[in-house]
Amino acid sequence: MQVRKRTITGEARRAQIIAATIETLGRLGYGQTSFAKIAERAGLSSTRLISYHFAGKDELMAAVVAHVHEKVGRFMHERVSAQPDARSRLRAYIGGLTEFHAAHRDEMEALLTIFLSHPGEAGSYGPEEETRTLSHLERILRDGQERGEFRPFDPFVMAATIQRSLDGLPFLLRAKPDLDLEHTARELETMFDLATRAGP
Amino acid sequence: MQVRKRTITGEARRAQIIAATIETLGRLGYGQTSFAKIAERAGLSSTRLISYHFAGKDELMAAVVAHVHEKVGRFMHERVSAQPDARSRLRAYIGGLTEFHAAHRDEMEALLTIFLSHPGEAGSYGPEEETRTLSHLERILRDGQERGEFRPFDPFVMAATIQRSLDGLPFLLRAKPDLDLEHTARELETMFDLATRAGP
Amino acid sequence: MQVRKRTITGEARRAQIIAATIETLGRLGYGQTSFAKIAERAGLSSTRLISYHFAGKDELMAAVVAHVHEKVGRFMHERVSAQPDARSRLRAYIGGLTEFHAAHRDEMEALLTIFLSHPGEAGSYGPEEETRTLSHLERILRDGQERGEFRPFDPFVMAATIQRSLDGLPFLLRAKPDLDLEHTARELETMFDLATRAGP
Amino acid sequence: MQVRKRTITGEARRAQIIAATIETLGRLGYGQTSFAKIAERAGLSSTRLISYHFAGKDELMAAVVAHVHEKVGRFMHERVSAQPDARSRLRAYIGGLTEFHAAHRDEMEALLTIFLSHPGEAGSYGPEEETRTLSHLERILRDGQERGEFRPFDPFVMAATIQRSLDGLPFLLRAKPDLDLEHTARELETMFDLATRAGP
DNA sequence: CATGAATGAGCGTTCATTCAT
DNA sequence: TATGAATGAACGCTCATTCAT
Repeated sequence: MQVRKRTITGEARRAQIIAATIETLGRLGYGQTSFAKIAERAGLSSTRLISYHFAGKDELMAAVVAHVHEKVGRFMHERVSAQPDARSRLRAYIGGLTEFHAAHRDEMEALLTIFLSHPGEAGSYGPEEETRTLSHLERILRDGQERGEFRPFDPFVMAATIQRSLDGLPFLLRAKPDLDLEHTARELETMFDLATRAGP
Repeated sequence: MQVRKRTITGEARRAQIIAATIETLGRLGYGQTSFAKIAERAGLSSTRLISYHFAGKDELMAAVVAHVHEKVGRFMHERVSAQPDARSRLRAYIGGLTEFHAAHRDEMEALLTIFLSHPGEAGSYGPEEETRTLSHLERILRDGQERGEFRPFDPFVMAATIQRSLDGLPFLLRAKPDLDLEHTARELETMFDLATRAGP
Repeated sequence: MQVRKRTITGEARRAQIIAATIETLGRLGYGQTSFAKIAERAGLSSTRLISYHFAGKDELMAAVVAHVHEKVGRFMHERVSAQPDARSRLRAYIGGLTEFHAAHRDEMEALLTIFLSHPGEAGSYGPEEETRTLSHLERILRDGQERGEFRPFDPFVMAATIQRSLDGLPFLLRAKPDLDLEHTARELETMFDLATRAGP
Repeated sequence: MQVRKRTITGEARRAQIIAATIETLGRLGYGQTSFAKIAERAGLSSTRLISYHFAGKDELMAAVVAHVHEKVGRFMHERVSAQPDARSRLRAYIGGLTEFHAAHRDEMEALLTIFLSHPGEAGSYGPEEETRTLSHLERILRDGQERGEFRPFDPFVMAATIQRSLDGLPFLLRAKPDLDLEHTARELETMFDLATRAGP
């Protein structure tokens, strides 16, 4: 039923369902995440309640993406914008996102699994989303090149590589659940500092 | 399917089905790849033929993974083993795998989508596979460190990052279908050479 | 809905809902006419308002039928009762109803689709309604036979045939949307005049 | 699963399902005819068997329409083509179709309810079907006019009226289940003979 | 008078798989 | 070696309706 008035209890329900969806996605993956599984996890009497609050599966997933994006966006902005130069911003970006991954495994797993399960779709969280996310990093890199802090390289390829190394953290955590993420963050910071910085 | 004698026509059928599965995975993604879709693409009259030749969906996917792995493994071995030192081997690994991606998009997309759609599963192509694949790269990196060619870093994190940057190429291709992969390969080679090499 | 006091605003709401229902029925047909679709067309925030004003779908449909019947009944009475003899009354009936169809396509489509979608139901607008409507025409025909204006024929079958030819006008309009209804009325008048009149 | 090979047992199942569908449509109407109801009536273990043999609800309904059309078409052709002149052909058309209605109430009810429940649909059994069916009658009428057997009238309107009077027989049977259809046929024959024949 | 929230039942459809030749 | 037939479970979704303000 088209656009729905925003109400307090309604938003609470939506938030509850989104939370249960994130948990389910993080634990079972997109393919196994059905309305039934979500309802079970959320303790809802039937899947009907999900259909009531979200127009469909797509809208639910879009809501999850929006929710996590907003959260991570706010966190990252705080971290990155405080830095004085591009090299520090890149370091803050890598360190910050790794930290966020450590603190919000389910959210980031959910984001990943949704992202990965929607390949060629036009207006969805596919390539477009990819491009949008990359551009943030790309901006830092281009800025650093202009300021002479970074060596010449293809900012798109570099940004994609850095982003991929961070998006892929859930995989590392699957492979080594006890991985020290702080240590990993330092490794990544050093690695990409070496890969980007202007020669001596 | 119990243990079955390997026969010529049987192997041909299996190969045909595997090929159709790879195509379907590459074009539709794991979630949309059903026996019905595969049978349709392969021109089979019913899905029964798939069930007949493979014990189930999991075995089929495992067969796809094995098929592609064998192909890529053979190709990469040729490229890498010919190199005289670790630095060249790393460069060859990056360049070779990028080249293989360019030449076998469907296969690599299929591998990726299978890999990504099997999160926590115990004995499947999840973490285990991850570990096994990484170890190849890790070996190159550790070897280089021992030989003094590479600086000290965590070989696991570095290997994961490099591998992720290569596995992620299909995503880049979705975002920018006209991407110049040769250029990308050079960028990645340089980037990780700088990130790994021992100081002057 | 129990017995409810008739209030001004309540009646206005009912009228609004009935109008939206008629529009929906006329455009989508009975099968596609749900509370949700009606609410959407009426601009209501939820279907609850419909349930509030009508005991259920059946009462809503009955209200629609009553509404249209009353409208067409008033119109037809004016036309028919003014005629001096049975032959003229029959002609007026045919011409008048055709004219009404032309002027109120949605209403008549709605009536048709409700009527047709309720087969064997006991107390509904099925056979009973059929009988009641027919009897009007039948009365004209029997009267004409008694007055010697019409030849002997089965008034029930004749009435049903005439009524059907008029009820079926929406179908003709679907098949030929540009059909000239005035011309059609003349054709039907002549046709049934020939079919009913007493021999020379 | 696309086009399916025609097999003996498969065709038998299809026929069984079509028969059960006709029964269900005739007794419950289109709106109440679900796969579940059909499966129950046919004694099938699950609705899955219907989905197995028909691509979807639309294909099932189309199969029903085709089945009945073929049956009635064959019957009518026998009756009509044997007649020497247009007047006799019209009489045979009316009498034959009435007789067929009497002998196959469920089939004709099914046809009616499907026809009525698919209003604006493009390639379906809507207006197009309407046009096609009418043209048979129209041909008889036009032929009769050319031969001087019929008076001048609009063949389209006349054909529609006659067809409607016959299609509507199920409604008459609902209203008066004991209606004498032979008598009705004679009435209709006479009625339309008078309405169509050339003046003396 | 109005409405947001909730609900159980049912819809047509697709899934991977098994049965019986 | 191959295949048509059959199957139960689950899918996302819509239905008219009731509950509680």
